[in-house]
Amino acid sequence: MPINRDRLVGSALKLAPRLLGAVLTSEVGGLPVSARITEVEAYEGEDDPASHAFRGRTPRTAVMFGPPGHLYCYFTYGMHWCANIVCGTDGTAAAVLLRGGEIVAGLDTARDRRATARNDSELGKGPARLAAALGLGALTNGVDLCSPLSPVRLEHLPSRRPRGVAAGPRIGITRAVELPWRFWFEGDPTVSRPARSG
DNA sequence: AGGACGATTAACT
DNA sequence: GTTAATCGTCCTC
Repeated sequence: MPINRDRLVGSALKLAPRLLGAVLTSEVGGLPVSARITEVEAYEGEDDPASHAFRGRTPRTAVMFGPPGHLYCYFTYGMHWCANIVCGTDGTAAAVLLRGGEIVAGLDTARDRRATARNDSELGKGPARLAAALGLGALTNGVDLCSPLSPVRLEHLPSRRPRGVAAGPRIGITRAVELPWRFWFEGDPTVSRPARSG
């Protein structure tokens, strides 16, 4: 059973660390794959200069402005897809980028989709890698994560903020670069990068 | 209509 | 550590 939608409503900054340890299950293409989320980033919307929603609603960002509990998938660098969980109330843009995950079911399918991975820790290590392992992309943009009928569902959201969580600046952005809005399980091999040294 | 740039990754030296 | 790959989106003429 997917989790209740009410548990995904609020600011991305508050939700992001609580998503660590949650399990996302995909059945795209009839092939089930599940990932335990190990790394995330918060994007707050129109007040966050680093957010896709900063310049307002566009066709691309429409899902971010829609109801919470849905998947926002976007295409970047001409070749990669990444996935977010929308958490703002309808009309408010806020979302949590999924940056890392441990594949806990459907390993054979994930290995097929991520043929360049040298070990299982790399299957979902990084936002585009995780999306690829789960089969997320154009066809899953906007899907409801809280419906039992959905091809992608969020399960097992921990009821309390987990232990062993580190925080630091978000990766790959050029604005609001210092805000410590990335959260990850310290020492987990499926996290894309360790904390910035220095 | 044109162009710069990206919430990245893999393959190099 | 550096750089090519590759194209949709959005800003600026």
